[in-house]
Amino acid sequence: MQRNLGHLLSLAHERAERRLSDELAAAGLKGLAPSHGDVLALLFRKGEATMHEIAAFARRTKPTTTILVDKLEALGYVARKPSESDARCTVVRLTAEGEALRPAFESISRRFVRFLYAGLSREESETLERLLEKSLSTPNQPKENKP
Amino acid sequence: MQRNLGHLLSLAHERAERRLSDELAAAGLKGLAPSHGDVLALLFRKGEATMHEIAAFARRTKPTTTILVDKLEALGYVARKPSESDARCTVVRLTAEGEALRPAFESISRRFVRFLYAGLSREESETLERLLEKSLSTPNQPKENKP
DNA sequence: TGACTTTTGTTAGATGTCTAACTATACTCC
DNA sequence: GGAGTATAGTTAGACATCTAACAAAAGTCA
Repeated sequence: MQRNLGHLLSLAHERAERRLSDELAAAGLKGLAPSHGDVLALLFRKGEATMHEIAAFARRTKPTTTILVDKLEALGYVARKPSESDARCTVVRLTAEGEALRPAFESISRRFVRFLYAGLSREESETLERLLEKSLSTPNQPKENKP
Repeated sequence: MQRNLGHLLSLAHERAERRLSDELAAAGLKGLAPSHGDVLALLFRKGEATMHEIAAFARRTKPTTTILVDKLEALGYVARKPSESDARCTVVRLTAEGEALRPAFESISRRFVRFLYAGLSREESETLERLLEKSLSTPNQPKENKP
């Protein structure tokens, strides 16, 4: 609708997503989207997690998370099991095949970070992050209808 | 996969998209996505445009553009007609109902810009834009596979 | 203890998006 | 002028995502 900041954010976001998709495909993980990468990233860090935790970490809704995990399970990278302490919860963990992805993932992660910060000095990177955070932390003022 | 810049860009982009969707819904345009807004924005500016021009402006693929215009046409806001100078081209123009959306759109656009820049000083806004542009203009260095 | 509410996860259906493949028209160049 | 190529748009099929509605278990509290 308007160019400039909104436009730049769209472009930057799309550039990052495309890069990550390309990296995943190049690593032989064709068919996995960045959001699947988020799920795996949490499991690499924590070993296992509930659907709820995964949804919060990946910032997706519960139904979307169900479908993301369905796919990873169908591919053999993760497995579901009922929680022992709370029968409502499903615990998702990495399988051996999933664990085997770890080195490829760490490589992708490093290259992605290098890609994102390429062309920016250390100081510029920090400034960019600080301003984005400041913009994000601005309360969404009520959108009164004053046409 | 990694927090920080990639994460911040995702958050900022999602925040902007959600705001725009909310604004469209609040203006009675429930069911229209930001990408439909891009199509209309071009038509408000140029009066009419080919599918190809719309796709380039909205940064969507041709099939996606077909579907976006299908919906706007079904809603009565735009109309297709074959080009007189090139039989391959389809020209899309605003209908009277579409033209009637202009004031609401300009209002949404103004509020959206105010929303995006809220919390940032003039200088901070310019710095943020400059750094995003710099990051975007960095050539995508070849992604060699060095695990 | 038992009714109400909250939390967790799934199913159902819709939508915006993409790639691949197709049709039709226009351009190129021998 | 006709064969080959390029361009414009659509159709078909897949997928990530969302909201709404649901089922099941846990928590709350009188």
